[in-house]
Amino acid sequence: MAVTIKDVAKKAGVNASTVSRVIKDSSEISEKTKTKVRKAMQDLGYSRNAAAQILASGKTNTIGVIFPPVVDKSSQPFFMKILTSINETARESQISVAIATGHTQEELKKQVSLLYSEKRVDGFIILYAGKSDSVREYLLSNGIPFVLVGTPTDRQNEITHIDNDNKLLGREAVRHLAELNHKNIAFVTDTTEGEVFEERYQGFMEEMSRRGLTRTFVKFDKNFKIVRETALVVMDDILALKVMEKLTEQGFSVPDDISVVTYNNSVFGTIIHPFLTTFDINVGRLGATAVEKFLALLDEKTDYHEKTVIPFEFILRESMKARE
Amino acid sequence: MAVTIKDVAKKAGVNASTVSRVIKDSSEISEKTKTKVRKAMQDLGYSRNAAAQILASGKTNTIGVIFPPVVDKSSQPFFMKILTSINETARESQISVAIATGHTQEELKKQVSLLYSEKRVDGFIILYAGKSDSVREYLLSNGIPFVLVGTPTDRQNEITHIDNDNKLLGREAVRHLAELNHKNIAFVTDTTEGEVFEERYQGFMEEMSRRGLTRTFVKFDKNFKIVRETALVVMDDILALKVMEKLTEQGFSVPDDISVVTYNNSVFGTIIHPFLTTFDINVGRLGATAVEKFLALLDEKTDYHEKTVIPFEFILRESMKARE
DNA sequence: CTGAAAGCGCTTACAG
DNA sequence: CTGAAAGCGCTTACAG
Repeated sequence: MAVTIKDVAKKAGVNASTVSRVIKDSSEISEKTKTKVRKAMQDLGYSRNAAAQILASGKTNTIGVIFPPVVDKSSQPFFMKILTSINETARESQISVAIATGHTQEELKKQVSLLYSEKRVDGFIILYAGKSDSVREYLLSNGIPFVLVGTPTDRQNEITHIDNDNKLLGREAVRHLAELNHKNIAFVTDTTEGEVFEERYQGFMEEMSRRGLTRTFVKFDKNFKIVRETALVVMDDILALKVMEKLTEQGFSVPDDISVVTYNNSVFGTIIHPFLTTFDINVGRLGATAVEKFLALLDEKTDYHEKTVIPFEFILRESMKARE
Repeated sequence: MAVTIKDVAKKAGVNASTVSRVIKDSSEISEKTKTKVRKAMQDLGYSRNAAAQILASGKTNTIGVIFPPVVDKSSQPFFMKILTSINETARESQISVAIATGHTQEELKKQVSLLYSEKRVDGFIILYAGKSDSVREYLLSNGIPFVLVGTPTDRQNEITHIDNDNKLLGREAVRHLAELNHKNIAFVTDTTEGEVFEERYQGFMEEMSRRGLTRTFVKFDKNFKIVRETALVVMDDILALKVMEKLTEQGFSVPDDISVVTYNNSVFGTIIHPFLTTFDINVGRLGATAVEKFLALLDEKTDYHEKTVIPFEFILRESMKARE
């Protein structure tokens, strides 16, 4: 039925092993033979059989992508965006993508170990960091290759990871506001967990004190209230929408009374006015780089683990304004 | 290195073919032998080799999931949600998931045909409908098995598909509003394309005229304006947020002056107040059923193509109110 | 530069 | 109910 390497070999008048070598473009084969074989593949409409190739070579050419073990978290646009970018980058190198999802770390771990033990994947890209994660520990202790998108705080030196510079992101928000003459700025968050918060907040603090400005920390909840601030740095776009709602209720206008700068540049930033001034964290590059680094890791079989910092971009929109 | 069927066979004192039969729980094998073999598998920590199994059996036990050929569309929470549900349902039947993404129909088609010709998947689940789609036509004309989530208007009888009853969704929105004494209702949309719009609108129209109410159709744009309406049925949650912004600008209050009912029950419905009264379209069941129907299709090898209608749920929140 | 052969780890008629 | 054998479609030392 399906045409195989043998059919091609016969048609081209060579041995199957030669066809196999042409497929991987081996430098051992003469150009003349390559041309001949390629023509035969064309004529016959040959496609390789992935399973046979995997079985014979021991390489799956597939990456497992691990989503965070929380349902609503993974419905954020970030995850679909990065999955798309991972898939597209992988495809360029003839690599497929498998996915691992689950509601708990245990469930995830089980799925991850199955994917690997059944030899469906060569390794993984983890799409979340978090203080401690049993999936990550599992991979680490079993010597299974993986890279991580985010910053695994307690394991930075042992895990190849890709992230934005969240501290710089914190500083930059301050810089932009300070240059517009804001002196009284609060950092607003609804969670104090995770390295993303920690780093952005730390950057915020450093830059504020470097400039001698008055800083406040505000945890967002029902009692959210602004006192003397003229600008807010908000942890993410969704939270920014909620913050702005509260501000409006309290009679403040954004950006006339209060400027808001936020992070992630998701779709939430451009639904209602004022559109959000935000930082684009370049999810596309985050995903593409994760794939590249993973492939390099596989190749080199080394224990060398670097961090790659993906640049961000400031997106100036309506929620920020200079203070007279 | 990895333990194989042979190792298990030796340990259990049987032939490899027997182990293979135990793995698929063949009824030919005696319980006694099964127990013995299973113990050996346990002791040795056996995992099947997916590639070998695929190669020998000709079945990949993998479903390809096809995302719509538009970037921003696929970043909607719907897609990640349904992917998760598909993956989880598939896993219960030992099925894996591969994904196909692309920016254009051509790109998608290429990827889809590659997945199939390399025998990486047994078939596909398409996550979008649309008037005409070359990917769908490609699968159809090549006899490649697939099911579709949505309603392929011009091919309903030839494609197994899973959808909500969008017409009923249109009628139900009217019913809820009418029962709260609203008589003047508009249907608001930002697109007039797609069967989702068409059906919801048709249901809206039918129920309105059945009740003898005054209906309006409003295309949402910069000039969006309400005249005598007391209630709006809005195509989706995101649009509802934009609509409410405009209403606020024009001095209307939701729900005191105007009630809003919308669709999809995405995260967008509970970010800012008033939280949206909306219909949950049950994405989890949509995905799970797609998997089930696909598997049935594979088994039966029939040309019988049914539609499965997934029930929805009314989510009463703050944007709707009775009219005195 | 190319061929012949063994092998990857399963499944599945065929026999008994 | 179980075994022996062929075969799935590739890859890769080994030889020449």
